[in-house]
Amino acid sequence: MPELPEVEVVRRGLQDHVVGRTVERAVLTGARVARRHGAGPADLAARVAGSRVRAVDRRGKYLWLVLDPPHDDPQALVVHLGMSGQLLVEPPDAPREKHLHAAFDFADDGPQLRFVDQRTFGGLALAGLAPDRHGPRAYGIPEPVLHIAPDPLEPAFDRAATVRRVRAKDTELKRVLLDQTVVSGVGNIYADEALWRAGVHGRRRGAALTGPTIGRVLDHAADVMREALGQGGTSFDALYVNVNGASGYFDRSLAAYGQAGRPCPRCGTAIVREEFMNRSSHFCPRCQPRPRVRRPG
DNA sequence: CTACTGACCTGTTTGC
DNA sequence: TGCAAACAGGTCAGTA
Repeated sequence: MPELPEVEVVRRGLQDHVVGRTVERAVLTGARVARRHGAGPADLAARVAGSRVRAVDRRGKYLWLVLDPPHDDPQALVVHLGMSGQLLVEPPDAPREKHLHAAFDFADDGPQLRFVDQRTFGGLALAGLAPDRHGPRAYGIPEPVLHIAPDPLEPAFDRAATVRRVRAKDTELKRVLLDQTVVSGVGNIYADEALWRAGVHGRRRGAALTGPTIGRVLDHAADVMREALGQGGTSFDALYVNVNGASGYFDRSLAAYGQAGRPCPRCGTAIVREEFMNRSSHFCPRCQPRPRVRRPG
């Protein structure tokens, strides 16, 4: 599932393959892929045509192409991969994918950029760029991304401020880690891994934890995502791939996520899976003791 | 305002 | 064998 490391792998691929090129034509299939673009898919396609790709930027799991339209200010083509979205760079005559939702042709007649998404939780939108309130940024932040907090791997990330925000939350720590307005880029996989590394149970409440403990969890989240990025990301199947269609290898390094019943790499106790927020949580019952007091609900 | 839930999707796996 | 249910989960609209 694309979380920060996987999205960053895609961003780097796009940086290598589309920056400096000019979009000649965009074809969007169906309305759903552009549901976050108010004016609809035809408008998006029309307004992208003729634009030069100046840069590819990212915050958390959001990715955007900074576009230079011929006679207008720069704008952003915002892409979210959702759970199963892929951005692929392929020859224009490559076979059409079953779940192809958008294709971008370039004026140089080189490889196409395609958006493929089996479940269509992801999508595309065109938006204006605004200054980032968290710090200087070359091209600013797209309006639909302004509510997303900095991720732990970017310079604007304020560790102390994030610790304070987590402590101010009257809710469980894992829920806060997944809240993209507090810290972005962390999804279910890296939340479980960070909590395991820190030896903290995700059901402990932010307000009940010490600042140093929360800081440790955040540091582990940054570490594990950095390591995953070094391995090309995590993937369990062909759903997550880089722009060339290749998978990452970090799934071989997971200690907790998806490891139910397997021994904890630190103490040997069997990893437990339980339902949390209508998803799965994985933890070591010995290294990550449950909170002793649980509130009702 | 905050905390929390359900809906959106579809291919694959599991269970009867 | 066949069908249904469970599962994967990021985001946001809507509710309390």
